[in-house]
Amino acid sequence: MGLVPPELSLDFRPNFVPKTITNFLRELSLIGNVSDKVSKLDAFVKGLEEEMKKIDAFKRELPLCMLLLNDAILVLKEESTQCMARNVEPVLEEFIPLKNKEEDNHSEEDGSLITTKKEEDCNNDCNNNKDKKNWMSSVQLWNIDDDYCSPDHKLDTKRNDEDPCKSRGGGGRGFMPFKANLGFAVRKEDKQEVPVHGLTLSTPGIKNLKEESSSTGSRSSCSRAVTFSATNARTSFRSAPPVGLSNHLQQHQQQQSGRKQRRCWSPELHRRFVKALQQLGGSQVATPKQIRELMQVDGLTNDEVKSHLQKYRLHTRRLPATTTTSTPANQSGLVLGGGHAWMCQDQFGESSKGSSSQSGSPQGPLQLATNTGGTSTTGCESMEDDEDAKSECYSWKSHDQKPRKNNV
DNA sequence: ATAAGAATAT
DNA sequence: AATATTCTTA
Repeated sequence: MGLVPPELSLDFRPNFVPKTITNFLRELSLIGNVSDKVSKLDAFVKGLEEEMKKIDAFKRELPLCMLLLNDAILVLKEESTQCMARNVEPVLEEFIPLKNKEEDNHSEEDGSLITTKKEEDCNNDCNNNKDKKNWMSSVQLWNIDDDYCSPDHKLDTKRNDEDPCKSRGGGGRGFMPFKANLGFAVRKEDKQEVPVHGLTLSTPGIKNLKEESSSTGSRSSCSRAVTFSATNARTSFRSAPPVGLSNHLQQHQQQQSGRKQRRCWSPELHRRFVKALQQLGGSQVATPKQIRELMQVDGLTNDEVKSHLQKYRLHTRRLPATTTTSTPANQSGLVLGGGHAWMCQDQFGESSKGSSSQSGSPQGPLQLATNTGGTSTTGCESMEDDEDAKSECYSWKSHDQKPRKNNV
């Protein structure tokens, strides 16, 4: 019979396969989409592999078939791989570079390690450490800031604090907001008194700082310290412009010594005190808290005022009895506890609300500085320096005695 | 819980 | 003598 189409002829079988593969490849080349190509290739390969399994049992009888199939599979697989490679490569190019940029030097290592590294992170450092450091530093920044700076800068006592704050301030910027919030939170209402921190105090010297081991602290001193610090803090906060490190230091000292540093009532302070008394209607009616608020002295505590008031009353009480005469004179006379505007007025004159007798002394408030030598309102700082020598605390004695002398 | 006043301690 | 601290009371 006639010719058998080559495709049907057993003899042509071998050719048939290659041809099909060729066609297949041709078709494949027309497909633009790489993933499609690959999937088709894979499908074809799968088919071949299936075929291979089928004839596996006959591999002895059909060695060439096996060979051809195997060959075809390999070739197509190869093709598939290349296809994928072509497709992937560009991506890799983009991806790798990025990676490099981030990771600088260690490209490969990191890549392979990544998975494991995360687990090990805790122990390992490099990157981790860096991060930690950064984080820590930032934390420190605001933390420290808070501790040292925020409480109060100027502080009645010294200005040493500035340096530390400065340096920190720059770095800690980022956290400032937080800090600010804190500050506000703490201050609450924050009356707008304008304290004269400078005035504050003359600090006599600190005696020896015993080591009262606050830790032991079961005793009274401990509770004391706590109380005080609380009060102190309150006070300092109330006054807007800061007091400062000094408070911190004071607290610290306190803790160590167990006893609060003595407040020296400088003449200026006392003057303020008296002034406040007058405004409040006299020593007998004025309360420590009121007085303190009127005085507007940064860092001054209720207890301190209370104590001073107690003394003041003691002294003024006596006088009235002996010095009956003087009393009536004052406008505030009676009020001032026995009318003893006593020395206060004489010495510091500007006693009350000002307008009255003051004419002569324009110095009024400014005197603060004058007393100690110098600086006006800011005084405290300068005072400090001078104070060692100058700091004379207010002398009740003199007042007490003078009146008597006069009387006698 | 706080403040004032009196007593007492340092 | 001058302040600080404690105790009591309101």
